[in-house]
Amino acid sequence: MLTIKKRIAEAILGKVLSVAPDAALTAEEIAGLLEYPPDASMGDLAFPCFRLSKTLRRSPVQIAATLSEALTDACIESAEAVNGYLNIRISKDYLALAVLPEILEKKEAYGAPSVGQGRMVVLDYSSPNVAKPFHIGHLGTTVIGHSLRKLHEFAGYRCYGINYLGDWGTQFGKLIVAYRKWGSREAVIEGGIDKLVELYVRINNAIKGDPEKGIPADEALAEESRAEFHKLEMGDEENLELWRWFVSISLEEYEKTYRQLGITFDSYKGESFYTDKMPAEVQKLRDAGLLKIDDGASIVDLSDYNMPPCLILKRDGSTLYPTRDIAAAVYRKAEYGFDTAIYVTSSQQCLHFAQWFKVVELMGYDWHDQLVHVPYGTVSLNGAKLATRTGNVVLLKDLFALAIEKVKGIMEEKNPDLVGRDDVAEAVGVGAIVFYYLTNNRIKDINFNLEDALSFDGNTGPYVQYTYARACSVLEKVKDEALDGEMTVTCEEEATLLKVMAQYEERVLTALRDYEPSVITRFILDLAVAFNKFYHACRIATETDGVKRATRIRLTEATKHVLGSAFSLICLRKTERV
RNA sequence: CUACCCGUGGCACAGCUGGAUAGCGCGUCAGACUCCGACUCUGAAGGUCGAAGGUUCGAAUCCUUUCGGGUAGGCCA
Repeated sequence: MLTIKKRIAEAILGKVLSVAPDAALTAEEIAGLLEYPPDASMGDLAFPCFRLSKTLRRSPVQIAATLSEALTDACIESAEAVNGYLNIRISKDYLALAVLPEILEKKEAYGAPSVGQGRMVVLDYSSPNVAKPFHIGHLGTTVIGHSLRKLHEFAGYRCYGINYLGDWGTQFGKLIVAYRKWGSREAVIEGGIDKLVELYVRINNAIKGDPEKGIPADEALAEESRAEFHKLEMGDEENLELWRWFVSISLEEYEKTYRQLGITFDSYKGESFYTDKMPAEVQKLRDAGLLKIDDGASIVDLSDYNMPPCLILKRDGSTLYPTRDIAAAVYRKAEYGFDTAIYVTSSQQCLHFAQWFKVVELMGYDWHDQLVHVPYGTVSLNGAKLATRTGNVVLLKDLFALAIEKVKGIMEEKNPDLVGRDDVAEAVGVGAIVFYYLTNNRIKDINFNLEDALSFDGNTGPYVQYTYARACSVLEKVKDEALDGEMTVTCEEEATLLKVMAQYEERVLTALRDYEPSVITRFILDLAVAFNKFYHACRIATETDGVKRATRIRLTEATKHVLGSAFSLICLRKTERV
């Protein structure tokens, strides 16, 4: 559609210049003004003439009327002036002879913008905390992050995905103490991450105590944990070994989930990796005179920027969250030379990112404006906050298992002869969850309703995957046939389907601009709807007219390419059969 | 208290670089299988976009105020 808009813009510009030779207007500006009419019956594209009325000193109605006269281009079927709008209808021949062949030629590369050529982007996402449960609260960063990665790759960016594991901090002191006190090698080997989580929860409860039950807080246990973490920091071999073991157990578990989602990372450098890189940045801050001692802690005052101060060092001199993020950013800039660094985290961390981004700027790093925080809304479960303590939490692996089970149940009933059923059930089950999550704007809080997430009716993952399978099924029937070489678009459903596909690149660019995967999800829905309407209105494989049949089969093939391409942008697996 | 985010039909959401009768899904009601996979398709009812001002030829979209909900705010991450 970008090509079409450009052609129409040039035709309009030519017209404008013929009446007003001195009009300061470019084809790009006109293309930017072109919009989609609210109702398809008005046309495919509209040019509002209101803004031109000032420079041309004529009424919009007159301008539209003038422009509509003999506006010609290969892609224009008709141009009609209505209430100050120039409504343009795209030529069916152009759709059949230019758009469709382009999709068939480029296949899944169709619609790929080239804005990322020669550019590099680092994405920081997923980043679970070791030995803490990997639950549906982590779905956002994981799925949005990976989708942004795919979008950038599609646009030609070189990408580097980092899983910034929460693998350092006093929680490991706690875990080590708990392990020695209540755990055992055998129990952890058998129970895996669940056992680690259990130990972690247990020691936290012991430290906090329970006033209601009259159990006092255990300060000694807290002190012991701090001491063990201190030993770990000092390089105590025994503790280090335990730590490595805990990390690897957790990673193994996470990778199972990542595999189901088809997600891989280029790096698992976690917080621990940056511990020795912080002192240099702290020194730099000190040298620049940015550090201020306040109540014993070292802070960077940000009151000039209407923000609370950013804490760099605790009273005891140890580092904090922002310190590590700054050091990590400096390292990544030097190591990867990114043009953009994207951080996908919950919107609860907005202030934190705004603060340390500002500190990086104050430190004089000229790449501070290449740092981008992509926040997403808070996830609650069935209306209540997620909380490990109250048990209102669903692990990602359990959620996926639930969805897969449900799909299997349906398949047993509807398609019992399907080969590779387990694999397909996983693709559809996991896909349902991913699609449900990525349907809405990322910034909105989401109440994760299990019933809705596992619903397969309407705008859902199974609906679009079913549509994909249906297209594949038609193509399977005709795969070895020679088709008529001619193509012609004869009905509205065919034309609409092509017009939707022609919008793909624009939608990809919007998704990139806004860091918003849901733009792609919505596009997939639009395309699935258009294809299903086409499918019902037109015979495809059973059509007797040779040219029509060839066109429709190719239309189906094109849909398969574009749908498949868009699926991969939102971590949705392609299902040839369902 | 301060800052940021959200507030669109019964429910859950699109649309928000201002533009023509505000869209989709679920649910409700009424239809379509001698037809390539009915997890599909067609149609109906239902909202004036939290509220009030303002800017504009034109506002769900921009500005101000206000109400409701959420999040964050020094030694956790």
